[in-house]
Amino acid sequence: MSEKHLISIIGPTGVGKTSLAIAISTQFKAPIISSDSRQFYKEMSIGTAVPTPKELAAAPHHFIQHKSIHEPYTVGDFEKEAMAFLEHHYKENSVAILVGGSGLYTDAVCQGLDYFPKVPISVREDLNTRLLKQGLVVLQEELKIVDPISFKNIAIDNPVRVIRALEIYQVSGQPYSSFLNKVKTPRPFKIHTLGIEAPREDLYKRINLRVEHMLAAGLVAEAKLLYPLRNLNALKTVGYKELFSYFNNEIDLKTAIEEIKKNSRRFAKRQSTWNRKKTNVQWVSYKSAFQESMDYLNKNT
RNA sequence: GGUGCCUUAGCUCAGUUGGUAGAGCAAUGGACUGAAAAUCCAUGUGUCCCUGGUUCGAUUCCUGGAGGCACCA
Repeated sequence: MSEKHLISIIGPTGVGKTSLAIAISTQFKAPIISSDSRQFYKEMSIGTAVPTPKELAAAPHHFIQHKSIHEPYTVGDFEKEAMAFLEHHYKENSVAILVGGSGLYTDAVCQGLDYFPKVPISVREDLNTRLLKQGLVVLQEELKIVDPISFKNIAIDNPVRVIRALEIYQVSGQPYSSFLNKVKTPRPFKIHTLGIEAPREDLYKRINLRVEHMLAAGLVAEAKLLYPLRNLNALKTVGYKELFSYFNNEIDLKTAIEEIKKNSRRFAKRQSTWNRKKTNVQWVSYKSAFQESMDYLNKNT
């Protein structure tokens, strides 16, 4: 069998990754793997901008709404499942497409993650309780003793990172830092990354418009149904958390909608920051994304 | 028409007893190895409404003007 190819499409939310992926999928008869950390969940669809039924019918999609928000699901799980899928797919085929807005998840497939032991939920819960009761400084001091390398290297003001490093030490007895940067087995496929970018002003207009579409499609009703589950991690999501505040009478609906737009813009900005540092990306303008990417692919595959 | 108050960062406003100014929000830049649509870090030069005057020096005090708000006619 010939060389294997993975076409990875990156770009901020609302820039048009889905339609480009479908166009390429049609051309190469290749399946689409979603690397979007919120589109995995079957209980959420409007607020996560899952592809429409028409789009789903136009190309084979995978890892979309295949999990429940009740199941814990991590990047590591995703990496394993996606790699298993690709291994099977490449037995008979040579092209697959990876598309999604979650940079960490995309990188997990393209580069791979280091091995870390499983952490029972209770360990993290205990650390979160200690964070509330004792404060971040106590946890930082503890990390300084058990894992001075991480203490020096991680974002020490970020409680999520401090807790992550501590929980790994607690379950393994080894410092978090000792698991990092191991040699990874090379991916058995060639990766072509297509990056879509749009001028900030255009992107923000599209994002604002998309939020209006979501509202018209029934976002408030969807959020209302999920409100009782609001403490689940999967529901700490733009488009839902703001409406939960509205349901709690903390803000009015108009404010909630403005917050959704604002947080979507910020999210897009963070995605761009993540993508910008990448090398070996074929950057295409969102206006001509399709044509340019086809030219590029015809030359390179 | 009269009287009073207001006009300073994209927005809401503070402040300078006269020495060209700072908060919140917004915005921007960055980080990111199983919470990632999460989480965290950094970044504040703007005709201080316009005009003339007083002054070594005016965004600040005074004159005139423009715009806004409130009340009285």
